Amino acid sequence: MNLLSELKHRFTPALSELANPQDLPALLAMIRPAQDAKFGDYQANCAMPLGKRVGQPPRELANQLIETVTLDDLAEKVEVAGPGFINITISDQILNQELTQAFADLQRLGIEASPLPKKIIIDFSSPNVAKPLHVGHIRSTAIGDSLSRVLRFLGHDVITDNHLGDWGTQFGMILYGYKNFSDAQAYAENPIAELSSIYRTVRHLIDYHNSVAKLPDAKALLEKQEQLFAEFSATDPGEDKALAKKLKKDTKSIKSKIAAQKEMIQSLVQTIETVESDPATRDLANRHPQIAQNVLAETAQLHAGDIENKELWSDFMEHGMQEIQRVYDRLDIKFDFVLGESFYHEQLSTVVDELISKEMATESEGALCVFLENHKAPMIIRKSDGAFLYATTDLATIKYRMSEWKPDVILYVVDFRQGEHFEKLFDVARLWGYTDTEYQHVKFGTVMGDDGKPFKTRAGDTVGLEPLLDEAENRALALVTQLDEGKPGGPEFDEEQRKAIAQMVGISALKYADLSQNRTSDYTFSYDKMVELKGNTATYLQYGYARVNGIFRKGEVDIDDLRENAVPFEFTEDIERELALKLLRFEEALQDVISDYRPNLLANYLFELTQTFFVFFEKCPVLKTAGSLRQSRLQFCDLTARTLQKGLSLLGIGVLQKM
RNA sequence: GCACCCGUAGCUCAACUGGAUAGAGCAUCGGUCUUCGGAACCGAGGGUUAGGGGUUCGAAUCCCUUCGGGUGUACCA
Repeated sequence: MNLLSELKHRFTPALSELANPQDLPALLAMIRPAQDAKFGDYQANCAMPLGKRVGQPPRELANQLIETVTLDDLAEKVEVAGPGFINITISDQILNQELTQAFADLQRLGIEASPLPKKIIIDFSSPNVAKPLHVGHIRSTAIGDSLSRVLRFLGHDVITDNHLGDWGTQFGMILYGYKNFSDAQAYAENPIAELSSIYRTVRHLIDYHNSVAKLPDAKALLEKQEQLFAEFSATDPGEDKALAKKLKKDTKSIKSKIAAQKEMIQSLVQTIETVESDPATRDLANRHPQIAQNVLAETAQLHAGDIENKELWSDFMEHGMQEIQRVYDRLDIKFDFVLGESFYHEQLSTVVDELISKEMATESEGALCVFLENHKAPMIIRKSDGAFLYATTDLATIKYRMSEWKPDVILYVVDFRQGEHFEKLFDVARLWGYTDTEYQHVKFGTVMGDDGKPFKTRAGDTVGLEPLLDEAENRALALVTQLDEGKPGGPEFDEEQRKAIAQMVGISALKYADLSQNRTSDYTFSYDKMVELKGNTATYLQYGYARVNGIFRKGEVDIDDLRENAVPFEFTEDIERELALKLLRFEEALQDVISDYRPNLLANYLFELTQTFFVFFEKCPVLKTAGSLRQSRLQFCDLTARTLQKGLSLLGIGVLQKM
């Protein structure tokens, strides 16, 4: 039994009589966990708005409600407080009953699977095969994976799909680079390193030529802006207040534009200098002036089915996928399907034809567009040169998923900057006739560095994901080693064990740092905080788990025995009751996670659970007590450990017996 | 220009989507300890929730406005 939903259930008849059916969900939502323990365990706040509607003092109405609603068997105290809050304290007997049930349920901890399972597709991670995974991928990957685990645990039919970038311009870049300046021997020896080096080189050359082309215009624009600024500064508004205000605003605006323009010019100059300062690269740049167009041509040839390019592509794909798979293995991430852009390639023209025949798509400025009510710019589904875009692929993907899986929900775990793209995509999908599916852009913010700007290496490149994992593990290893050597009884682990622990601790820390944050905000990345031993970190939670095991080890507790001989839980100290209530709230936390696709709510819950456990641990000796109290406390320990383990596993994080 | 997002303690973040006295963790200062493994626990200081106005029993949350920051904006993904 879920206490919260049971309470809502109890209130439903009484509330239905007082309010319109359409208001019922909102009123029921006002029954929630108490914000403060002194207000009891749960509170119902519906009397206040209802009193107003019915024309009755809220307190009076609240009293009337608690008369009508049957709570005697659940609550030991129901009070009306303040303007009309109904505060409910659950009876110890019910807590005990629920706890006992959770304790007895080894698989699900008393949590029932949803009676109305939905079919949910989660589209996440989606790296580009031609490029190494970078720091941004950790967010989509960790969040998407965690959501899939939670939804599955709650009984939903989840399909995870990794929509790889495996067909775009990036492959044209490698194709061109490979044909024109690859080192055959280097490729034979270490294809992945060579491919990534080729990609970087081509990227640099294209950026270089772009920058050279753009620089004069950029400078001219800056000059214009500075001229404008000078004009504004020289203008005297006199007595005209409106003019003065406008002038002030314009001056400010032009100032910020000048700053931005200067920054842009500086970055152009830097790009140019980077290439020109190295004679070899400079020479390469001079020999490939048309590189951008040529890359597009290679891409087009690949799409057109050119045999050589297709063979090279397959070869590159194999190596690129190996690289990506290695990272997924380290992160313990799996997908049900890996259907990338290339999978949909042959379906694109059909999609476009369909949209034309449905008269949704029209031609404008040579491009084929779908114009939408709420958007100025159309969604372009075919470029004027005839090529398709990722919007086209996304539409084909929706069509495929509909025919193949008929999902109730599709989640896209993607960077918030693509918000507008998804708004358009969902609009088009609905216009297209796919109206019975819920589409969600599960958006997340940017990973920032200490400087408040997107996280980059000192050289200004994006940070690769794999070096990040290495660093996390290395730092964890240093800490594990240091702490192990400082142990009172001497070191406990050999080198091998330390490494295994560091691996778990390091990767967990990285994932948790991300998952514990509200996904919609940008988050500031810090190695130091990530592997911090204390505070709200994966390590702290894992430590809590390890401490429970310490008790079992020290007491030579036979777990099977413990579970078979369950006794009623005893609440001799306040903290025991608090821990009981916290343990029973696991399901509420999971429901919160899926209601808005926010794993941080689970992370918060687990952190609070661990804190509560540590207080219990301080206040309530376990092994030093005897009889039923000892058994009860051991049960608390075991249930806490299992809840932690389950909860962490739903975040994609493992636990350790010793650390 | 237009659209969207954000601004909470020195720092990093919460706040169950309108509920009661805005909470954690770092950092700082002070305490617990011959420990069930101190990677722990307890306590203190620290806030006009960017500013102003409004809506109502009640606002960090909703509306308006000013300021500050970010992102996107017709053929990249």
